[in-house]
Amino acid sequence: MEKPKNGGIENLRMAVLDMIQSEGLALGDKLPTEKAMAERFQVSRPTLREALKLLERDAVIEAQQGKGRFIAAGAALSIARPITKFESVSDMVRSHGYNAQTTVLGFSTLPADEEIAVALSLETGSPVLRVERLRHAKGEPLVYSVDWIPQKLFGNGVHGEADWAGSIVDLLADIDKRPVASTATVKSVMLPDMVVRMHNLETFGSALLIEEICYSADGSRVIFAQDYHRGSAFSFSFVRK
Amino acid sequence: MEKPKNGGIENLRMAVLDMIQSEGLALGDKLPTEKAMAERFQVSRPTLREALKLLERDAVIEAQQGKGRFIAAGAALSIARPITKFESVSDMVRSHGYNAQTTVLGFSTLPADEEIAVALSLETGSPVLRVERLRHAKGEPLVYSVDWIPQKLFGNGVHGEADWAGSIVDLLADIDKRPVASTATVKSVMLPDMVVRMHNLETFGSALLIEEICYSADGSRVIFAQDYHRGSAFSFSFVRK
DNA sequence: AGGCGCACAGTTGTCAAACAAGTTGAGGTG
DNA sequence: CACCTCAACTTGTTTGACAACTGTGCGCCT
Repeated sequence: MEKPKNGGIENLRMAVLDMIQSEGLALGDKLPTEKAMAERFQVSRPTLREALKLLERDAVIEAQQGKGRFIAAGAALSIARPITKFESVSDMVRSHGYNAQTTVLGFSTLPADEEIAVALSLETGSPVLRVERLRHAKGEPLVYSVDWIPQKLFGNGVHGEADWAGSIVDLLADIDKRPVASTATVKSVMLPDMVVRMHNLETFGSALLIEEICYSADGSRVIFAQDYHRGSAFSFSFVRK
Repeated sequence: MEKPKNGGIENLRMAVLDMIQSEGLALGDKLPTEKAMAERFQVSRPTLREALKLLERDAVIEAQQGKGRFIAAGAALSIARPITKFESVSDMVRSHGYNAQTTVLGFSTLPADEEIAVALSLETGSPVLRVERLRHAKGEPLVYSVDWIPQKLFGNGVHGEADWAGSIVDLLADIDKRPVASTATVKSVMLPDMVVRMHNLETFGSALLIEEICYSADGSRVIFAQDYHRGSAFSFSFVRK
């Protein structure tokens, strides 16, 4: 008998997904009725419906009034990590099956130009940290990334020589500014010529560029990131509805 | 006094978005209480909460028990068309500001190979239609796409020489198989050499490849599509949370 | 016998009222 | 002035009910 344990619609949503998977329900199959599921998960129907509505939006299930709820197209894909789920680049690389290392190519403090200032909602010229890094595995480059972080986040604290080779997400978590969401754009580009020449990345090929502005729980913008994913190494999945 | 008019959580969700926009609420601002909004939109609290939960998932709003609901990071971006919203390539190109024409490069019926059969849930060797097209504007190529469609969808009907230069979505809508959702993967690639040579696409550059399996309302798979978007011409946005 | 219509049970969609849990601020008390 | 208490407010959840829609099976009429 499954139970969501702690409160929260999100756990309930997971519980339903688990049920779908463990019962081996396939596309078109009928789910138990709302009443049955509410009893099974020990919640009320309105609460259950909030969770089901989320699954509906992910195209995992589909409701037909008077008939029931049925497994829809997105069910198979919902197990994989969709691009719409926020996670650090480190986690993303790992989830693609790579055991990657990080090399810090550059680190500096400089005044924000127009683009960066707008993205981070700062005054043009405000000091920002710029971290340029490369993730690679077995000698092959995987992700070239540039991160900008407002310097004021570290205030008077000694950000000095933190381990920029580690996860920036963890660093920000330490000062209570862990990013939890982002607005992102994706496009296909070639790695900039200068970058290729300076860091010997001739083999990189076409890149999937994800530019994102990361927000912490309090709503402040904490990172502007440009991540160039090696085209031949990464693909991302999602549901469209 | 706004009203969702017809039933449906989706309209309610839109109504809340409209309210946010029309009242000019910005990041961090507090929304009216659930009670107030329920009265305003003439729905019950449980119903309203289903809509609010969807906005929460899109990172448009954020709930804090005991305090209220607040505008979150995704609000600004929720107005633009996210990549997660299903739409035809024609609509997508138009929404990027291009007035594009479509050229049919190839059209044939052939047996499904392994990959296509799996994607469309058919027997290997089943007859499928293959449509190869190029969208272009002002002489510049924008999207090179290949679509596979199970031939049995057109049954005994005369699919003969339909206007494949138009929207395939519309064609399928005519036979009650309009695609309404898809599962997609995105990656960055170079256009295949053969395609470049055969259709003079040397200027295409790196491409954003979206592969998607489209589903109709009844859950059947109706299209397997490979759309190569010219990297310099397209970018897509979305919210990660 | 066959076909038609209708009542009925089952399911999702919606609602109203209430309580539980967390937050905030005002007012009283030491 | 500092601290505590409590009431008011807000979101989270539950209960019970009714409305709208779908499919089925039974009885009735032809």
